[in-house]
Amino acid sequence: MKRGRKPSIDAADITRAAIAIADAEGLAAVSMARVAQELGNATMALYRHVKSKDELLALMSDSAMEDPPVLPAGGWRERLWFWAKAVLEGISRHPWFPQIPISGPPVGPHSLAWFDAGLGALDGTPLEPGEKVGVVMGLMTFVHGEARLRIALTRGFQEDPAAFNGRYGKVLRELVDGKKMPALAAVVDAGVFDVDDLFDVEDVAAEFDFGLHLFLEGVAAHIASKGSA
Amino acid sequence: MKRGRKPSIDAADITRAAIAIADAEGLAAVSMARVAQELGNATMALYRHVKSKDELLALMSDSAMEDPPVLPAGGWRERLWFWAKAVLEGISRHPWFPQIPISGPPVGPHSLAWFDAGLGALDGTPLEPGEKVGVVMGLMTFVHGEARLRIALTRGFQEDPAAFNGRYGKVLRELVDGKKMPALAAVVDAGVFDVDDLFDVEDVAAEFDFGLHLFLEGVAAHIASKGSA
DNA sequence: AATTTATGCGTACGTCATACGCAAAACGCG
DNA sequence: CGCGTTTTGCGTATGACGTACGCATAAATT
Repeated sequence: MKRGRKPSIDAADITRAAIAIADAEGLAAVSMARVAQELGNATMALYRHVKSKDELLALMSDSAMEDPPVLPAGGWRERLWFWAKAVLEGISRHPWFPQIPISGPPVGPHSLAWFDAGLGALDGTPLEPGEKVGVVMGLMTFVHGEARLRIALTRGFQEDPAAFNGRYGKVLRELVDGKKMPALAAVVDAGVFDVDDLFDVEDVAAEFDFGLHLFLEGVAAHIASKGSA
Repeated sequence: MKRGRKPSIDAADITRAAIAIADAEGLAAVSMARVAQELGNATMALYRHVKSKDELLALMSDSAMEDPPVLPAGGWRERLWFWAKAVLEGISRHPWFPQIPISGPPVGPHSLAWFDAGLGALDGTPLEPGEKVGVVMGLMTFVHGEARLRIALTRGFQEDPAAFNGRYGKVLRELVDGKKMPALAAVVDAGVFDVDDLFDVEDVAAEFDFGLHLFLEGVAAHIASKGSA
């Protein structure tokens, strides 16, 4: 048997508790003291299992994305589309996820599992291994970025709906000088930002789908160009 | 004339000083006290010109991306490529940029100018206004995300080169179970991560270019499908 | 029971953002 | 020139935070 006092908690417990707090009250509410309190331990007890708060954040970051789903049968395109949507959904369940600073290349078990799932969606395509990695990494950063934006806007809208409803178009009309920014003025005048509710769930989802569509269209074009080479 | 004591500094001065500190020592070094010291004022003096630190961060965020370049003549593709590279370069000059939390839709003058420049690259294409916005926003989030990743990895590499040089491939070989993650194991075995220096400048740039290429390929395909519709 | 070895945690320190209230300066008016 | 008004400058104080340090405590070995 092992000597010494038995640990009352381990790093996984701490990570779980921290994630629960972040889900409920935001990442800012996650302090070492708060996490310890939630676990019924003293603040400094956590440092026996976690080197620093940064390390805790890294652990949270990996466990946040639970497990990737099993991809449906079908072509690479349907599978990659499904994968990207799953990534977005996974992040949406933990809106604090994009706030955590990137500490390095993916090494956590969950991150790697998602990476594998994305690569698996490209099985059967004529892409080189390096190209598959490029496609999945590129798509991943796109989805992460989109999620980050979406979460920030959603939060802003929830905090002050009046400031967002339809106002963005008006604000832009005031700010945008047609001489200096003709292209922007054109789309503003076309009414692109004049929806009743700019951050309507459907609108944001459509925006994401369009970007995803473009990216996959690009992958398809690249695959086609390989086939004919 | 205006009554009362003359302001010794204004919000722009504060923003400039904060950016200088962030450029030199990172965003973490930007505290209200530090900024005030740099300006020769007391800490609390800053609050006369800036409501809170969050507001200061928002100001920094907008002024970080100086002014967009004039796009070269040519087709939309060359122009958009140039634009995306310029965005990446602009961010690279202020590596702390992606760490600033998004506070809302773009309203700052610089952000809007970049937005306009991106839209301007699509002048002459048959895209609807809403589609142009989708393309530029999508590309923007892709570039931002890629920059974020790149900066984080570069920093990690600079701090501890030994831990990164060629090691990532080895680490993955140990971590990746071929049964559970066949697709990832395949690319690892193919040696994709076995470069001498994973974060060689050229490698990272090539990765970015490939993702950018895919996205633009997608835009081209979308435009082509419109033309034939 | 004594020793070893790991964990639990109370205390203390330095840093941070910022609320509050008064001091200091620059103006208009007499 | 002096007085009152108005605006900026800032000293002090508060509470929250991450975490270094060292001792108390409990479990297993001897």
